[in-house]
Amino acid sequence: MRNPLWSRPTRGRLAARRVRQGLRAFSLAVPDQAVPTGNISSRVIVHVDLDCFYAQVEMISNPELKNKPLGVQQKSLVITCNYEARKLGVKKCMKVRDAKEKCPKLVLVNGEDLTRYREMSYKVTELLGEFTPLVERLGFDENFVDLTQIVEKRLQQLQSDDLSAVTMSGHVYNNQCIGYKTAKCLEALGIHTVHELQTFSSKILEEELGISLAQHIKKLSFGEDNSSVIPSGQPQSFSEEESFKKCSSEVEAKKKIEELLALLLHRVCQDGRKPHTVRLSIRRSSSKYYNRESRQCPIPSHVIQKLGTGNCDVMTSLVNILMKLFRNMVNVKMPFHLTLLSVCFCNLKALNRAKKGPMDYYLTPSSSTTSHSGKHSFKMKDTYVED
DNA sequence: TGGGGTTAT
DNA sequence: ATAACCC
Repeated sequence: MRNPLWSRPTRGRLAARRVRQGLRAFSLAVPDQAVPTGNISSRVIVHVDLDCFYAQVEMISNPELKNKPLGVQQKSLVITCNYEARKLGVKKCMKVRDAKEKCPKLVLVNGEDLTRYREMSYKVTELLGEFTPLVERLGFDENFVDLTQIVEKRLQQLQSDDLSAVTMSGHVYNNQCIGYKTAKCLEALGIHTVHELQTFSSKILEEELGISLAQHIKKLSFGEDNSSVIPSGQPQSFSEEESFKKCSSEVEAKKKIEELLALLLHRVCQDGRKPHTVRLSIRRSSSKYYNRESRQCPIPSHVIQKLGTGNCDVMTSLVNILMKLFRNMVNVKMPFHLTLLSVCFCNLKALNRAKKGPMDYYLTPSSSTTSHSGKHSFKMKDTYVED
């Protein structure tokens, strides 16, 4: 009972997602690898995954939509929808036609402008940030929150009282109980520890669980390591993109690029930092599946300096740069057919102070993220649970 | 499929 | 600097 770990029931896909992201998650107790250092041997990671986020945002801004089947539309797709619509058979990423057919009463709102979604998304992250700085974003609608220190603190407070009075909510993992669904399947195979899973025959595992799940949990068993929730902080890039049926002339492309750029400049103004790199991405109609090409280059320093000033020359300079990138990718002397254009600002840097002085120490962005580890910076290799 | 975003190479 | 992969 010493080191309980709390979590809501784990859904395998979440751990899987983190593994795919290279974040190296663990969902099983690992008695074999427990590190007997410190007084905590497990971590508490909560995965906050907002359902039909865009639809929720729309219903908040227009409550009349709440009781109607609602879909958020981008081009010819219903990218997400509320529960009402889901009940009536509408699915994510459904063609508008099919959705209308399934659900004639479906109300559609255009969700191609992500501004409000982005703002709400960061509000959610900020809210979670009030509990701990260890909040990691994944897309607009997911956050991973490391509550280990908070839980530990709480347990210490309770220890002096009566620990038996503590109500455990959700699943409790420790060395004695692996309450995990997959773990139960594994138990039947005689696999009780991660080590046993690691050394278990892949072939037999695949036969028993199916190749997909088998390979998946085999990977989990190696855990790779125990990297922590990495605070996302400010975004590292801004981009605006638009897809379309056809763009086949340079003039047309230029016009679209100008539109995207204008939106981007506005956003960069608000952020305060300055991008040092621009990137242009395209998708050609010939590309069968997900396929983009991009060209990027540094932004000239004189352009960077004028970036927040509302100077029109900035726009002109950047368009010229982007068109060079464009011609670098597309042979404009030959016929071409594009279905997407995207402009991205990245390599964001804080503003340079004109003069160096004693205050610069405080004004320079520092990588102070390690301070959160504090006294708990020892490795916590044991268990990783999430939801 | 949209309109984004980060990480790996 | 570009591709690959995430939602």
